[in-house]
Amino acid sequence: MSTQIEILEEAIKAAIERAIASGALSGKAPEAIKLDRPKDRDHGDYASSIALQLAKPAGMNPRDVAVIIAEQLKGVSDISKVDIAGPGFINITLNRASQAALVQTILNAKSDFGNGTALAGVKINLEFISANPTGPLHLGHTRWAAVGDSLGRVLTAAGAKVTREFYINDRGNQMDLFGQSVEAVALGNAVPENGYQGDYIKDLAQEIFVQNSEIKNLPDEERFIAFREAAYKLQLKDQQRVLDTFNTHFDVWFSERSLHEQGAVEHGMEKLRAKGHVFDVDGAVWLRTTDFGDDKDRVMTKSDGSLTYFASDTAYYINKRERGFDICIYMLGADHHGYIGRLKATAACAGDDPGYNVEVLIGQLVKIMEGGEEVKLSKRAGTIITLEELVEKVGVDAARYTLIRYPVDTPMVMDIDILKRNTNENPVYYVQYAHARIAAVLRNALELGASLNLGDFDPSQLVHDRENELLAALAEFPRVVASAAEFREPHRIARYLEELAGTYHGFYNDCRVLPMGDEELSALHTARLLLCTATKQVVHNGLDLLGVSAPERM
RNA sequence: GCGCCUGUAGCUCAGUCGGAUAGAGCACCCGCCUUCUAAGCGGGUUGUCGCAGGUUCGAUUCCUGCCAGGCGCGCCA
Repeated sequence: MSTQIEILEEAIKAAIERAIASGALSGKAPEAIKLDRPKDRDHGDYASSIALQLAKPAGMNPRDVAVIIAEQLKGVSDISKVDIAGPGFINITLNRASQAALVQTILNAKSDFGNGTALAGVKINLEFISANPTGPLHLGHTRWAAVGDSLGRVLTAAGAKVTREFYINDRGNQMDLFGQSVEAVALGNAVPENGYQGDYIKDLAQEIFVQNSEIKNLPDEERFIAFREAAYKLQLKDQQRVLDTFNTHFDVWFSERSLHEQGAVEHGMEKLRAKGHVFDVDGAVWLRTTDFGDDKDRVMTKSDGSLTYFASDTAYYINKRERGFDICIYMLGADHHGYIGRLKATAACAGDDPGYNVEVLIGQLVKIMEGGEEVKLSKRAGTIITLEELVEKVGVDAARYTLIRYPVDTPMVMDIDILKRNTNENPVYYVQYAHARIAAVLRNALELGASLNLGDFDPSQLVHDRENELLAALAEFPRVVASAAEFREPHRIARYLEELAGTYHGFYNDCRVLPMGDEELSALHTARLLLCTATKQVVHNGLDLLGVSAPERM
């Protein structure tokens, strides 16, 4: 499905090619033309600065280039007017009726409107959150829970085959410490130094007793392992439950242990050794990641024979690639940015293209404000805010929307008090309100016996400036989804929805949709109703990409 | 010391494949519900786009240096 914008872009490209062929213009036609939406509506529906870019290589005045291109665009059916402005901008005004045909496109495509094919056939592994199963998910995980899940939806909309994966760090000292802590609390002993504190440890201990009252009679070593494993199971289940309520779902919960149990670590090391990047020093096994830009080489097997976390990482990466993923996306916290170099280098050591096969997205930290003060988070002091608490305070929609609304590479502040308000300070309501408002209009229309049949749609009815604006905004949606996918930035969807909602509210205020009083239902009413229906569909599709609900009533 | 991220209106932040007068919300002022959801709309006020150079017809956007803030640099996990 070509959108109207793509058709226009093609038309301009063809116009340039014709001008070159006829000798009016010299130089080369660019690969692709990008149209902009001018801020000022007097500058038409779309604008291009292509003439300014072509002027120099052609050795011509940009305005003259613009005139030549504009001349070539005259025959294009969808265009009603071409103006040249300023230093050589080409401003295009569309034929309104053909623009209004977009309503039909949207209503036929329904939930598919906005989907593209840019990533068709690409298999993407999207790893996010990836926590120890040693405690509840907290604020540090929430940003990725929302953004990662949304990115998964956006990439899918761009045609990718996405697998969302949660890497369970269920191996190593932290697990043992966790097991010891639960065991100690259960038996009334002191928690080990640096052990896990908090009420949830007590709750786990109690739960374990309920499940297995005989556990305390086991021999020491067996008992510790029994506690550790039981607590692991319960805690993981709790994380899964909370993520479920947060509308974040994973396709694969991947256990770090399973890599070791299945020999994947040895397999990965052999593979890297075969590629010639593994070496041994002082009884330790190293990967020469400095061959590919890392700042130091990394140890995989320590001199005491035990394996590092990095060994798991390399094995996990190789495992992903062997499962057929083209692109492995890692979504990490700012405190892990040092991993970028070694992950990329690992891919290069494995013979992959680190520029394509591995992507690392770094999310900056989230601060939280409540009562006008920053809430200090400290695990030690037990003042962590869990994902579950956040949702209890502000609800899933507000939490998700706010977290997704900002690019992840800026640190963000969540103000709990604002998120509880139903005002414009809280944009999720602004967008949802537009959806609910349209739903109300459509309910009323049905009561009036209006037909919402596409066959009755007359695009030539929609000539009001507000209608024109709304149509232009709707036409943007596929481009927004495509760019959100391309740049891995779901926040673009949220920002777009805020604009679209604003445009709709403006339309609503100036354009009466339903007949007043005894008025007959006219072709204009019907056209506007269908425009509303199309807008509702796009708002709905956008909110779906964020994992935020689109309410029928508010 | 080295590396990653950030610095845009009083506040919270968008924006930039280099382009026309730099945007939104909040805050402040003024209007709009005897007919579709006023959680809305319209209007007004608000800027050395951190600083200094460079590339360019054109830089808030790209490059270099500096300043300020956040985060990180293990044979830890």
